[in-house]
Amino acid sequence: MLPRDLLRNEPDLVRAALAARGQEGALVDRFLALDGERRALLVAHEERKRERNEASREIGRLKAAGSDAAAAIAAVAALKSAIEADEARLAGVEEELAGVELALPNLPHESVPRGRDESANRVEAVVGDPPRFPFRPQAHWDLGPALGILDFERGAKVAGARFTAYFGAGARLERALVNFMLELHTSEHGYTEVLPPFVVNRDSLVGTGQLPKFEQDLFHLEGYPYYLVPTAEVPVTNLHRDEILEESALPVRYCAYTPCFRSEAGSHGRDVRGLIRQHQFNKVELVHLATPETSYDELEAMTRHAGRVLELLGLPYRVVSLSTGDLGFAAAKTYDLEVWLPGQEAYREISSCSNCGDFQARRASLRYRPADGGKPRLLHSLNGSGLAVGRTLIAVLENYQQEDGSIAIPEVLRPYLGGLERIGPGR
RNA sequence: GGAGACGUGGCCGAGCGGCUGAAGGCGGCGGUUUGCUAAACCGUUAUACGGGCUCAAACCUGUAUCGAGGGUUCGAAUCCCUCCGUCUCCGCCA
Repeated sequence: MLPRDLLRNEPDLVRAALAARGQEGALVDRFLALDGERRALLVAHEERKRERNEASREIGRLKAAGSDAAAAIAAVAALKSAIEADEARLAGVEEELAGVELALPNLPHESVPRGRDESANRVEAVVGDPPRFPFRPQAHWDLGPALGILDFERGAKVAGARFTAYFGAGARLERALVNFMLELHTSEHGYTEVLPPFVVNRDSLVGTGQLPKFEQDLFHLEGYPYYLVPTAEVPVTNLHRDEILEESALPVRYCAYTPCFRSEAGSHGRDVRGLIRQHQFNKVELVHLATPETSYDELEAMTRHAGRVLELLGLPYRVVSLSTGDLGFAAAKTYDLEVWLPGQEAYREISSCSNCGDFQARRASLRYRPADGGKPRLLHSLNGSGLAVGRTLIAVLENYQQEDGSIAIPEVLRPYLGGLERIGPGR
């Protein structure tokens, strides 16, 4: 959500920010109308309630004194019905207002490159060189099945399209990557590991911004008020929903492994081969909660922490600052990490690190008490992949493939695989 | 799944349907006293949304909030209903 004061006082600024995202400003006008209506109703309504409260106190006094209060009670009847009518109107306006507020996306940070789509994204850094192969490198969807470690057909059989079964060294490699990432972030980067629920309720999804707008992207458990997590960002960021943290406890830095479940509605036909776009994938997520003064430093730190995973794995990548038109709903600024995939001869997203500013904090009521003891202030929340595990496995397979179709295991992963140095045919 | 108990402020804990935003205690903050520390004493101590004043804040004021949502009532922390959560016992279960 955006601050109401900002919408009231600087609507043009918000319209301009929406335009930079490629959106119309109609919601701003709707907000202004509803907000004005709400305040007018509220003033009248609260005045009537004040009168009623006063009258009720008087009735109490009369009764206590043993007098007859019947006349006084009769006099309040009109007030009572007016209050009930007000309440209904006010509830209607507030419901619609909440809908508008929850539908407005975050404002892009001033440092974000302006542009209508990903073509305006800015490459901030390129790390490592794409490997040169003395043979034609294969894609992971050929390498994996040939080695017997990825089975797309059987994944589809037991669940459906966009589900995959891992076998043998493939399953072990995925697990090794999860452990390697968690170990790096907890032991070297100072994160606190969290193992959250893999399902969440509606309040949590509203808190981080997936609801009410993006219901169609989620898997909902029929008959239960639960959704499968689309990312650990949801349960982890909501851990401190409706809380006030002490400033001395900041910044909070959590890392969490979870599977992620996404319906991928609207992406039919895109990335249909291989592991790139699955309904279920594993991810190690990073979440920071910080003061407004430090959140952009935190974003740089988080992005470095995610990049460090790729560096230690020896995978070439680049850092991209998303343009205003490519930014996610809740993000004020986002860096994508894109890993080089030889099978596609392209950089593909493997991490997305965002500072959401106070946008999620306002929805989820994430606050902190300043060290000087002043009023609670909204936190800034950040989240980033550190990293998407399935896509990391793709990158390892494709970048470390040998001419015979086997896979060399990156040095840093070998301790997690019992010293395994290479994945050859035969699982 | 069956039976029962309970959800009050940062914490503990009172609260006959009316003057209870809520006693008391602890903790926190400010102060007095005091070689220092401690103790004692005095005061203070929620949040949200509006209105007034203001450049803004402070401040003044209203409404709401005693798990959540409905209901009864002139009036609900107190009565009724539903839901959520916690605890105990039985059953089942990894």
